[in-house]
Amino acid sequence: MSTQVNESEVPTGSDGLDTEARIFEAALKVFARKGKDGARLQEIADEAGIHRPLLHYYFRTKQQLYEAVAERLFTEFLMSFDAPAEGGRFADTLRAFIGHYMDSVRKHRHAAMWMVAENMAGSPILGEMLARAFATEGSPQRAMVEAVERAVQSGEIQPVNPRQLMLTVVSACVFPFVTLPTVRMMNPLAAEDFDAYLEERKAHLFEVVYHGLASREVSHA
Amino acid sequence: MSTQVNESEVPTGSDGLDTEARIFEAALKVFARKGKDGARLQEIADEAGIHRPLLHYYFRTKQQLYEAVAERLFTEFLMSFDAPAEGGRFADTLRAFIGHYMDSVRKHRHAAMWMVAENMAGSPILGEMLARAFATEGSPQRAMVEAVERAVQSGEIQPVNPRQLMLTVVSACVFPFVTLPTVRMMNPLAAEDFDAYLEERKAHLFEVVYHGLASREVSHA
DNA sequence: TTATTGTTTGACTATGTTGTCAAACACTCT
DNA sequence: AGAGTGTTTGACAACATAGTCAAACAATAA
Repeated sequence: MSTQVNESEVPTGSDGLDTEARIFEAALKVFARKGKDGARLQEIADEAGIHRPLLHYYFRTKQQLYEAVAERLFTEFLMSFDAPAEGGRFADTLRAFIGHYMDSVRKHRHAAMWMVAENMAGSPILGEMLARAFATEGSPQRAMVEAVERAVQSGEIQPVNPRQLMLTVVSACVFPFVTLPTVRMMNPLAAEDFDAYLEERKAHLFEVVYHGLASREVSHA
Repeated sequence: MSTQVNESEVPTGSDGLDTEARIFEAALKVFARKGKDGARLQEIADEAGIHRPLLHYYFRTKQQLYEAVAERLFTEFLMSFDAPAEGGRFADTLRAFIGHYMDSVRKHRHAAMWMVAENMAGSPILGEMLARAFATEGSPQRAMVEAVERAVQSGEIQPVNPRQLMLTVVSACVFPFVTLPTVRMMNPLAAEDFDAYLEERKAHLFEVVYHGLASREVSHA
């Protein structure tokens, strides 16, 4: 599909990607933002900086483009749960998970947005993908759920429903990216220095979830 | 617009609402699910169980219907923060807020979905509405933020960034509704008995946020 | 009953969106 | 240069969606 090669390797567009990749990246963004039905091929073409018929040249139909995009977004969604499984204290595992997961959602925020859009639209394709992933690899949150269960066993943490805990942490990590404009409006730091804001958020989330709000003595191990 | 009255009061449709209200309710759902661009007037008409031209008869254009719907959804979004401000311990205030807010999001889940869709689509109307609401009434989370500050002052809870805390709680309450199909798939209880699941979730969220995971002695006041 | 008012319906038009195509273009190889 | 290959472009066709309209309908009041 692309044998053409010039001196500088790839027929690089304005942002260092070949046409097909630029279309794909643009489609990622637009489908995530607007959902399948809300996305317009013209909008994707504009985002990619190409003429609309090129979309058809590379991906034939909107449906096929969408399927290709959805496949990758779902993979990114699954991969974001692959936290580095620490063996030591659960405190470290949790801190690492929050840090890693939030970075992952930031990097692949379109995957998060797409998941949300699919859920809201109630499309069946998501259910199938989830079922398939479940069948082959089990719950993507398996590793963390098991870590929670071990930590309860060892007595490091209070008994807690691992699924509820995971949902709480995932929600707290993902939701701010999904509602970024509102967050930026509500919190000045998020608008001025987003990196700093994210680090603050990671620290906050760990503190609240692990230690809770209630006043404690010097129980910091 | 509707002076017509028969013996049984309202020309009630299949679900006890007059035509205009049924269109409005249907539009609420479809716009929330699919976003403004993703929504089709035919889909709204089907959801309302009426013929499409009636949409135009009552609301003239898609734009006008959308604006009417958006206004109400935004109001519902704002109102959901009006928690009963307890005067006593912050523990009670927090528990009440979580309970009240989660019920509110459940009842007005389309408002939550619409907020998310608007944020993701990056539409400017939301920014204007937020700015307007800010200017007239201040941040909708003001009451809770102040309660957090008082609790920190009184020493009941650890120092914490109130805005981060609010975002964490709101995320943990809203996100499950926005990703309901996935939640139902991941947690059997959510699929079987949603009421029970919600109560479990309220209790979990309060426990984790207030007391945290780390093992504690018998510090339950 | 008939006139009046508001509502509903089906047919229609205008516009937007997707998908197709052949011609133009760029690049490589001989 | 000219043939061959893959890419890009503009014009077009087919279909979907929004919006209009006049006629049919239902209810009420005179």
